[in-house]
Amino acid sequence: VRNLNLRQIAKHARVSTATASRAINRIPTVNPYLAKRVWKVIEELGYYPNTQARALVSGHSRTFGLIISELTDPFFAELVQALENVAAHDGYQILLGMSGRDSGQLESGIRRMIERRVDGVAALGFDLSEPVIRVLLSHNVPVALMNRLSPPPGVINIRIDYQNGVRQAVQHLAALRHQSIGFVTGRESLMCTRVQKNAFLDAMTEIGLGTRHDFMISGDQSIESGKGALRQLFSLSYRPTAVVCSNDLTAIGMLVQAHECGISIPHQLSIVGFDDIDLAQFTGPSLTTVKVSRADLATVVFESLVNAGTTPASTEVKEYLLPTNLVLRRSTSLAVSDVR
Amino acid sequence: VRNLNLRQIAKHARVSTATASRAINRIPTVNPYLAKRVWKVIEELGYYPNTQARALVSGHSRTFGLIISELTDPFFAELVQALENVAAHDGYQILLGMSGRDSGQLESGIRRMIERRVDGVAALGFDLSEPVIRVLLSHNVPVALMNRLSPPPGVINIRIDYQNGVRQAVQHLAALRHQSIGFVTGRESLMCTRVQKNAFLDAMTEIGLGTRHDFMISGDQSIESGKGALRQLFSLSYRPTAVVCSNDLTAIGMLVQAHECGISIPHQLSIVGFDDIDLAQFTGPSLTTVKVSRADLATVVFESLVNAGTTPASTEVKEYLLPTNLVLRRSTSLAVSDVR
DNA sequence: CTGTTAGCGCCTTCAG
DNA sequence: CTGAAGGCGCTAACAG
Repeated sequence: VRNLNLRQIAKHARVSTATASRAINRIPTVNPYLAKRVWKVIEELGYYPNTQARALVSGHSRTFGLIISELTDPFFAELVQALENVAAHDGYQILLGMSGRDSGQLESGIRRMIERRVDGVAALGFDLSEPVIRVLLSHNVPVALMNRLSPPPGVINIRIDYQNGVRQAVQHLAALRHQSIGFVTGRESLMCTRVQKNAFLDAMTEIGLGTRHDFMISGDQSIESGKGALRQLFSLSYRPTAVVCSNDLTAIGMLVQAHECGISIPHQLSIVGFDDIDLAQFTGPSLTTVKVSRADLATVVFESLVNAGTTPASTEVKEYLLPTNLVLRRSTSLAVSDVR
Repeated sequence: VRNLNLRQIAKHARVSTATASRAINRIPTVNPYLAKRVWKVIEELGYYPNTQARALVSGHSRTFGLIISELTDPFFAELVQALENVAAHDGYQILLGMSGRDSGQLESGIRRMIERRVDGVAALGFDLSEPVIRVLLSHNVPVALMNRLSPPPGVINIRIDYQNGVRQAVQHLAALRHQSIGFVTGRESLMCTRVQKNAFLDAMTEIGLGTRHDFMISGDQSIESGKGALRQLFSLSYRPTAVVCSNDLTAIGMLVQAHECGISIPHQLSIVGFDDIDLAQFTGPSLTTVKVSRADLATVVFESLVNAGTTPASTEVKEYLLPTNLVLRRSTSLAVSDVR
C-alpha cells in the first residue's frame, strides 16, 4: 500500500528534501510559510518519518534497553511502568529484555540491544556481570545499575538508601519497645542483599541491640520464602517479637503464613516490609513498610542515561542516592513482652 | 571508540561486503571457507551488525509493539513476561507502550510505534478504537486484539473462552449445591466485560438457575473493587452463597475485605476467581479460579503476528480461541444453606 | 534561507 | 560462487 518518504513529501510541498527535513525537525531558520506547507502535506498524506533511517544517520535511536529479572515482582512491574512513562514523555522507547535467570538468554538479550544500538541499558533487580558491562561500555552504551556494591568504572550506580531505610524500620520497632528483632534477607547472590543485611546489623548496633544469628533468615524476596521465614521463626524456642523483611513480597508471605497458622499479626509478631508496593495497603493487616519511590527511581534512571549519552563517556562512576520513607500501617504494634 | 561496520569486516576477511553480508545471513551458497574467515573476524573484532540499517533495507524491524493499560495487574505482567520470552526466542524485541488511560498518550505511543516501523502491534487488556486500528492497518502493521466483540476487518482477534470458563465456574458451584450465585464484572467500558457477563447469565440459565439483578456487582478488576463488592454483597438482606469474579484481583479484594470483617471464606461465601495469577495460590484461603494460560496466550499472539507479517494482508478477521481450565483450591465449599 | 549532494550500514540485483 | 554498484529514508555539510 502506501509507504511515504521524505522525498514524496518534499515533492508534494514543492520544496527540497532538505527543507522538508528541516521543517519536520522544527529548525527555526526555515521560512514559516514553507514550513506550514510541509506540515500540511504531512498531515494530509499521513506521513510518519522513519525512525530507523533517522537513527542510522544521527547515531541515536532514542531507545533504552531494560534488563529485568522478574516482571512478576510488583516492585519491578511498577518501576517499569514508571520508567515507560518518563521515557514516553520525552519520545524515548523502552526495549524489554528479561534475563530469566538464564545466562545464555541474558547474553543474547544484551547482544540484541547492542545490535539495535540502544542509547543506554538499565539493569534492575539483577547483577550484570563485569564482562557484560564491559562489552556494553566498549560499544559506548551507558549502563545504569541498581545498588551495585563496587561498581565497575564508567557505570551509573543508583543506590537506594538502604542504610537509612532499614534504620528507619529498626528505630520504629525499637520505639515500640521491641528488643529482639529479626531480619529476612533477599537472595544471597545479589549484592543489595549484603547491603541491606549490613544496614540492619549497623542499625541494631547503633541502638545497642544485639542480634542473634538465628534471627537472620535468608530468603529470596518471594512470597513463598516469606512463608518459610515465618515457619522458621516460629520453630525457634526463643523468638523475636518483630521482624524486618527485605521486601514487601516476603512480608506478605509471612502475613499469609501467619493467617494459616492462626498467628495474630501484629500482636504476636510485628512485621515491617520494604518497597511499599501497591499491594501493601491491601493486605490484612495492612503493611508497615519502607517506601522507595518508583517514580523518583525511574526519573533518576532515565535522566542519568540521557545525560550519559550527551556527555563524553568517562571512567568515573556516577552515584545517585535515593531516599526512603517509613510508611506506618497496621502490621506493627507495641511489644507486650517477649514471646517464647 | 570503535564502531565497526560491514565494510571493515569484509576488508579484514579479504572478501567483498556482499560476501560478508551473505556469510552473516548464513546464505548456503557462500564458500564455507570464506564464511568461516568472515565469522572469525567478526568474533575477534566484536562486530555487532546494525539492526537499524538492516531494517531500513529489509523493511522488517523484528520488533513488536505492545500496548498495555496496567502492567501492575499481575495477569498482564505475567503475560508480558511470557510474550517477551517467546519473542526473544525468535530474535524479536518487544517495544513497550503503556496507554495509561490517557488517549493523548496512547496516540503518541502508536505514532512512535509506526515511526519505528514495528512489524505488528498487540493491544492487550485495552480496547483500541477503530480509527487507531485503521491507522495501524493502513500502514501495514498487523494488529492483534484480545476479546474484541465485533473486530474490525483485517485484525487478529484472540478470544479467551469466557463462555466455557465461566460455565466451568458456575457448574462447579452448582455441583456444590449453590443456588444463588453472584458475579462481579470488570470495567463497564471494556468489551470483554460484556462477554463475561453474558457468559455468566447463559451458564446460569443453562442449569435452570435465575439470577437476581442485585447479585450482579459491577467492579473494575482491582483489589479495591473486590473489597467494595464484598461490602455491597453483605449489605443485601438476601445474599448469594457464592460469587464468581471477573478476575483474580477482584477475588483477592473480596478475600481481604472478608478477613477484615470477620467473614469466613469459604463457609459464609464461596469465591471463584478468573485468570489464575501466581498470587492466587498464596492467598488465605487459596483461590479456586479459572486458569487462562499466559504461555499459550503469548504464543498465539506472537505467532499470529509473525504470520500476519509474512502472508498478504487480508480484510478478513483471524480468530483464535483460547481454552480455560478450572483450578480447584480452597475458596469454595459446599453450600450449607442460604444465608440471610 | 534553500537546494544539491554525499553518505549512515546494510542488502540485493546483476554481471563476471 | 563472488564482487561491484545502487538504493533503503534521512540528515548535514556545503554551495548558491
